[in-house]
Amino acid sequence: MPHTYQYPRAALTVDCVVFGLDDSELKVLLIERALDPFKGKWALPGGFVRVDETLDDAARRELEEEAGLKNVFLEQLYTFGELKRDPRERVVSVAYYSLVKLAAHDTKAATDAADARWFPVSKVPKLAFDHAEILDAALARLKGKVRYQPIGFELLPPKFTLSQLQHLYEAVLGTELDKRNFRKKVLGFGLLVPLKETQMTGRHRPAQLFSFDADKYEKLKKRGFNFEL
Amino acid sequence: MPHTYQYPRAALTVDCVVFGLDDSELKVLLIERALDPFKGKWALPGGFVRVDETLDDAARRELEEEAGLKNVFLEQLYTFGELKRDPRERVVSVAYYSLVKLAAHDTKAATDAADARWFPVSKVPKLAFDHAEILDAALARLKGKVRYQPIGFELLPPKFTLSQLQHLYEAVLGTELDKRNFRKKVLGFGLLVPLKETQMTGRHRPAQLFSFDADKYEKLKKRGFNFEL
DNA sequence: TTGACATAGTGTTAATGTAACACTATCAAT
DNA sequence: ATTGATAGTGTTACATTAACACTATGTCAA
Repeated sequence: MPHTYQYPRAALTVDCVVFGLDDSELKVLLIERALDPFKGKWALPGGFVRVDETLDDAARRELEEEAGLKNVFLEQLYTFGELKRDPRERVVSVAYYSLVKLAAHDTKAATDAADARWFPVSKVPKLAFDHAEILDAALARLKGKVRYQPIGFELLPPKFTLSQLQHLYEAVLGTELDKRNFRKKVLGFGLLVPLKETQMTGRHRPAQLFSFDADKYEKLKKRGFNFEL
Repeated sequence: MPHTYQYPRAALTVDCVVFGLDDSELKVLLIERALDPFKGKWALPGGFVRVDETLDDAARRELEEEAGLKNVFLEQLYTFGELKRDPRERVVSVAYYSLVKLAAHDTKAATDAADARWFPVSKVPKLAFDHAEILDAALARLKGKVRYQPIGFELLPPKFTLSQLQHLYEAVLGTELDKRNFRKKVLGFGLLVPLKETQMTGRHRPAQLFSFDADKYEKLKKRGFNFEL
């Protein structure tokens, strides 16, 4: 007869830090809580993990239920397990984070939550629970990550210009980059294939369009290749 | 009345990947399971999290109960939440990792486990549950971490030679380093204070002893200083 | 005492990578 | 034809990294 553990258990939740880029500013997705505790306060989307779903699945499900977001690529961040995180009872939360393009996931309507909105990371309101701490951790991780992995390409349309790509990096890192150095570097990886088309956006010189060579990226990554920006 | 979550809950455990250095080789601490499932198999030390202890506390407690290790500095690694990790029931495990010096924590006697032993990382036996996967993740993280944080100093005695420090790094990274470049780099950080003493170990030239300036390290770290090796 | 051995300690150089810098090109609109 | 707006392009000084070999100082044994 298999032994099972019978003592009181902590509840398990997931929380998602979804960063959004709208070509200029880095934003975070927050929901307004519909229920107590912290009713009416802003918080990260998230909720309880079911016994028959993985953590990743739970995070994806909650994101869809509370903010209408689907097909988001989530990455695990950290697990928060302090005793008094939740005033109701002991709750351990596995935090996830992600970076999406805002145009595609425009301010979706909330379903479980009272409201869901994108806030510029520089202007987030006071958050429920320990969510401010989680957000800080996610931001630090994102900045670190973006420097050595070409995370940005998935956020852009299949065809994009180097300027778009650069703006994306600038928004995430919160700094300005030198155009020539940036182009030299990213082209040097050999992962961008120039297309025959150009993009005309307004009354100025059209820009060369590129696409991202995902296959080549996967191969190089397996060999431990280093894509440090 | 506060709402509490009443659905069936996953069990929460912690698992610890403790790496040990004995001046030459990198080892891992494993325990032999005393109970089913996987009775008699080798596994990472770990166990259930109690409702009234944090994750960090649980990891520390289990390490002491199962392997007699105390005062280990643990860092959270990743949380593993696949559905069939444990054949008994749904178990989510928060993994921790650490690096200790072996001399100080010599093969302690096990209490909860049948046995506890250090295995060279190149010779670990087949492990219970998904612990092989956890170990791989920890090893990758350790290698990444050691390159940009002076993690090694806590593992050495308060007074140590540069050769000792270099051997430590070589063992963790699994590569050889150039002596002169290594010395130049680590001394360049200004975190090592040369002592007036030397160390005499055998029939050869005595080596200069250093100590680690922890205060200075903390200050520089706060300013976002980069200690990349 | 002297020679063998074992580890400590020490600088230079070539190659590479990074960061700073300004001007020309091409389109649309007027 | 001029203006406005963004695209696109090289060079150089500087910093970092990687490769490389010899001398110094102690013990021990002959």
